[in-house]
This record gives sequence, C-alpha cells and structure tokens, in this order.
Amino acid sequence: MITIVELAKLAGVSDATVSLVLSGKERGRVGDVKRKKILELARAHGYRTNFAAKALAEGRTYRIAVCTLGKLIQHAIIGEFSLYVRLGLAVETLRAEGYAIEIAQIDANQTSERIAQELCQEAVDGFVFLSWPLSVLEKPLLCLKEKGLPAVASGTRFPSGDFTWTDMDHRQVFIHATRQLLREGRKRVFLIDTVIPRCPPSTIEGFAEGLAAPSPRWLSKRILRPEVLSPECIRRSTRDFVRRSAPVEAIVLSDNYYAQAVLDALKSMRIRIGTGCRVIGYGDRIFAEQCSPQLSHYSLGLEEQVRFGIHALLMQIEQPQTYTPRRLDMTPTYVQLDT
Amino acid sequence: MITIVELAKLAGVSDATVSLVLSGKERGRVGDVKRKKILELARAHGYRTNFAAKALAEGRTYRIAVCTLGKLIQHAIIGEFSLYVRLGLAVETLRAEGYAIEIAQIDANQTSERIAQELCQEAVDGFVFLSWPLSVLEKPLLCLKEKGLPAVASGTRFPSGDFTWTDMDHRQVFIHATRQLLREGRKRVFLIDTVIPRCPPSTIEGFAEGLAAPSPRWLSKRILRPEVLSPECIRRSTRDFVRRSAPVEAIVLSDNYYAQAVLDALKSMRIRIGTGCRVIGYGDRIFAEQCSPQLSHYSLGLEEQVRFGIHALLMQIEQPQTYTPRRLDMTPTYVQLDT
DNA sequence: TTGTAAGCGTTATCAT
DNA sequence: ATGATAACGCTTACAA
Repeated sequence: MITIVELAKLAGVSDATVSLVLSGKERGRVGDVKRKKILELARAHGYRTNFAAKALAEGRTYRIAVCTLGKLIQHAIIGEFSLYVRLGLAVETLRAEGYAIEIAQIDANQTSERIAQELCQEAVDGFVFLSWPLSVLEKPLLCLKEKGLPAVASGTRFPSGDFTWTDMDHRQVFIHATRQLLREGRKRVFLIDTVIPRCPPSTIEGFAEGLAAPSPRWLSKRILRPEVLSPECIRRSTRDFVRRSAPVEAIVLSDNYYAQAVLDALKSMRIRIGTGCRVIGYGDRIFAEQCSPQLSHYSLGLEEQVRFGIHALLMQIEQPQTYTPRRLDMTPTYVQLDT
Repeated sequence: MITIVELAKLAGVSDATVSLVLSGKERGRVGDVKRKKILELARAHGYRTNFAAKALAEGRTYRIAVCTLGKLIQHAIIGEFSLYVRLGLAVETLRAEGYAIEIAQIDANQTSERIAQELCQEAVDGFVFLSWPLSVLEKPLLCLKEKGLPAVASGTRFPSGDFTWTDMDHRQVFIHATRQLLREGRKRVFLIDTVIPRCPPSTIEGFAEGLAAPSPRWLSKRILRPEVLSPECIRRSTRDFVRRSAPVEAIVLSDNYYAQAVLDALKSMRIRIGTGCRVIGYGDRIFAEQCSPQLSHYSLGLEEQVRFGIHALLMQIEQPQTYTPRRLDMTPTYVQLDT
C-alpha cells in the first residue's frame, strides 16, 4: 500500500499538496501540472486511502451504525423483506464512500429510553435506522439530535420536520391506485389485505378516500382480510370473496408478498387477469416480478429512499453546522407489468 | 471521550503504562497499586478505545469483510434464511470485539478468478464467507491464503484441511436421523425433499446409508420430491405419497422451511404426528419452532459455527505466524420437540 | 502556489 | 517496573 508521503516523494512535492489534491480540496491552489502528475501517480500505484489515519486526523471513526429493531432473521419471519433490500442498498452505498458499518440489532423488548441511551454510547459518525415504527424511534432520534449526532430514518414517516427521514407516502399510493382504476372505468374495486398482522390504517384510509367510500359499512364490503396468511387460505378466501362480490373489476393488494395466491385464485376461476380483473400490488419489486403473470404494482422506491437517506447522512456528517433536517416523502410510482 | 494520555495524567503515570494496563499486555511489569488505580480511573471516566488510533498504530484496519454470494435479498427468495442468522450472529460477535464490518455482496455472475481478484483489493483485516458453495469459494480462499489474508468460511465444507471452515456434517445428520428412527422400531422411513432446486446429494447419501438401502430403485420409492415448492403442492403430493406408501412410520425432511405443509397434509389425513408417524426436520430452529406442532429436527448449530469461525478469524489476525487452519465439522445435534 | 510542522490516540522500542 | 520517544498516515493551519 503506497502512502501519501511516498507519493509526495515520487512527485517531488510535499505531503500536504498530495493530500489536498487527492481529497479534492485544493480549490485552485495547486498547479495544473503538479495536480495531473499527482493524480496519475496515485492511479498508477493504486493508492487507497488509509481510513484509520484519515479518521484519526479528522476526529472521526468512519463507522456508521445501521440499526434494526430486532434481529435480522426476525424480519424474515414476519415477511418484511424490504428490510433486507434497504440493508443491502445502505451498506453498498456506505461502502462506496469508505465507511465501515456496525449492524446494531436492537432488542425490541426495551423502552425507547433505554434504546436511546444505548445508542448514544456508540462510537460512530452516524446512524441509519431501517424500517422502524415511528413510536419506537421518536425518542432515540430526539436524543441523538440533542447530542448533535447525525441520523436518518429510512422507512419511517415523521409528522414533524425535525428529523431526516424517507418513506413512501403510503396513503397516497392507495388513493392513486383506486383513482387510476376508476378512471379506467372500473367501478367495482376491492382491497385484499395480506399483511401480518394487518395493513396500517393509512392503507385503508387511502383506499377509502380514492373510492370516495360513502360509509364504513359499504367500505367493509370492499375489503377482504383472510383469516390466516397462508397461500392456501388466501386462495380460498379470495375465491369465495370474488364469487360473492361479482363482478370484481379490480383488486388492490396491501402488499406484494402473497400476491401469487390471489392471482392463482383468479386463474382458477378463469378470470382474465389484467383485462377482466385488474390486480395492482404494493411493495418490493422482486416479489412482483416473481409472480406469474408479473404483478403490476406501486413501488416502494427503495433505491431512491436509501440513496437519499445516506446522502443526507453524509451531508450531516460533513457539514453539521449548515445541515437542516430533510425528508423524502415519496409520491406513488406505478410500475405496469402484466396484471 | 477521555484518552489514554489524559488517564495517564490523572493517574500520574506515563501513557505507555496506561496503554499496557488497558490492553492487558503488562505481564506483571506494572505494579499492582498503579494497575488498579488505572483501571478504576478508566472505568470511572468511561474510557473507550479509539479504534482509528489503534488501527493506525498497529497497521490494521479493524474492519472485517463479510461476504455473501449475491445480494442479501436474493437469499430470501430462495428461502435460504440461515444466511441471515449467520450474518446476524457474525456481526454481533465482531462488534463485541470492536471490529466494524463491510458487507460485500459479491456478484454471482462472475468467474471465481474475478471474485478472488476483487476480494484481494479490500482493505480489511479478514474475511468471513457466509454460506458459499464450495466450487465458487475455493479459488478466492486459495488466493487470500497465498497473500496471507485471514479468512474463514461458515457454511462451506472443504475436503482438505487447507482452509478454516465450519459446517454441519450434512450426511451424518441423515444417517443419524434414519438410524434413530430404525432403533425406535420404525422401519418404513421416507424422505421428503423441500429444497430449491433440490437437496444436496449428501442428504440422499446419508438417508440411503442410514437405511442401508438395498438398491437405487428401492431408494427412489422412499423419496418424495414435489414438483413445485409451494405449500399447496407439497401438501397435495405428500398426501398422495403417504397414501400410496402406507404405512408411513416416519418422515425425514431435507429442510425445515416447508415443514408446515407436510405436517398439514398429515393432519388432514388424521395421522397422529409424532406417534403414528414421526417427522424429523433439518435446519433453522426458528422455522421448526413456528410449526404446529413444533417440529423435532436436527439443528444447524449456527451459533456454535459462527462463534467458532469468528474466534478462529481473530486468532488468525492476531497471531498469523502460529496459526494453522482449523475447522468445526459439527456432528448431528437432535432437538426433540413435538413431532 | 507550495511547503513546513503540529497534531490526532495508540502501540512499541528503548533507555532508565 | 516505568517513562520518554518515535512511529503510524493523514489533515490543516500557517508560513514562505
């Protein structure tokens, strides 16, 4: 591993000059010839930053805590796979920026206060929170903010503008989906909830608002919530529901994960999916693409969310004084596939 | 954050002494009074090691690359959840030792050579490979070994003793399971394979050996491999299979993941699980415990594997000269639950 | 525009 | 047994 000092010797300049050039902080105070020479030498010798030294000099750690609520595996059990997508994207982005990570799997059986306390001990430059519920995350974030520790939440929506967060506007998604279907002339639109233990209220709210639901009673007839979330049970209850509610012109799914079961039910009833009955999902693209036929859906926009979040975090780390909380409140993005 | 220098001032000794005491390397060359005083002061002021400084001084990075083959989310799709368990355990253990991690999600569509090349670029103290297939991992590990870079594989079995790895002895598990059932007086033992795309040959081998299978033809009658791996399909084909093969005194599952479907099939046939027909699974405990009734199974021993692996890695990092490859070739561990 | 030098916190090598 | 002191690689304020 070649160092800045060695590069400086080779280039016949001082270490400081090399440091400035390589970190892009020269702001025109290094000659063009020297600059090019230094960059060329660095490239040729495969120079790589020594982050331990950089960290020590800057008083940082170049470590980021990526925090999940509960152990990683628990998210598989409740079918919340978007966590893994978020995690994968986050660590990828951070790695590209030279940051190492610490994955903190926070025990969910603690008070918010204890979590906050525990986090403040961490020797890291910043915190990323993946898919935390608002109620649990509020205190810890406030605590970190008070200590001036940079943090972002990905997959949590805060009512106030005090924190940095990214989330898809859940309610808008369902408003958007139903309105779109109405515009297509499909009046008899239904919702099937396939979330454990059940979808958030905002899903129902959006669905109701999009359809301009006249009454809770009317609304309840438009929603199916299978008793058990197994493909078979979903299939069976979907069949019953569709038969009972005929004609079913469109179905909106609260989540992509069990979509195949719904599609299978329709197929078994000889309903032409996409034309006879439109089906629109919501969630991870990967599960939509696995369906047969592939599921048209609203995307979670995870790439955009995570990229925005990490970028905001780095801003906050590098320019703490000028930083103000920012959020990415994503608007619905529709992905048309087969259904 | 208090530093060693400040502690030294407070204790009225030199920094070197404090460093020795705190790192436990004094080997009796620091007086008892001073030692206790230093430790007490450190505790009182909440001293925490500055890993950037430590790394710089020791010429290390205090970073470990945790490598997966393919993106994290892809393992959810093929139902290989043990990866998340391994990952969770590994990062937890490393964190406790002060190491930060880099999660390298290696693109599976590359040659082994390119992967090896890519890995050697990493500026880390060591490598952990989670659940890699032997064929892909061999070259990279060899390459790292040649460069003297510490590495361990968790969930890969190497025929030679050249590398450090941990794995459950897969074949022995199925020998053990079938023999156990035979000893219980259950002669008609069957295997149901619920792995995508299919279980490894060692499973079949172990199963055959345990039963002392007289011929491949005979063996084939004892194995069910459902066409499609959906709960419904597994349920249906299990029913057919069990009816056709009556009496079925015991069933061994290649993996816990779809166990519930098999149990449901038996339940629907009014077969008394555990007494009438014993069912034994293999894999993640978490899926066994979720079953109803809870699935008796052979455990993967992930905690032990990961702990052993990380420990070996740290040994290798700290004493590279005396280190020789070690492996944990785990023997079957049976977990008796309801079935 | 460029170079010098101090410092970041820790470890390790010497003297004492 | 203990204490100076010199690295480790990089950043940055300041001097030239």
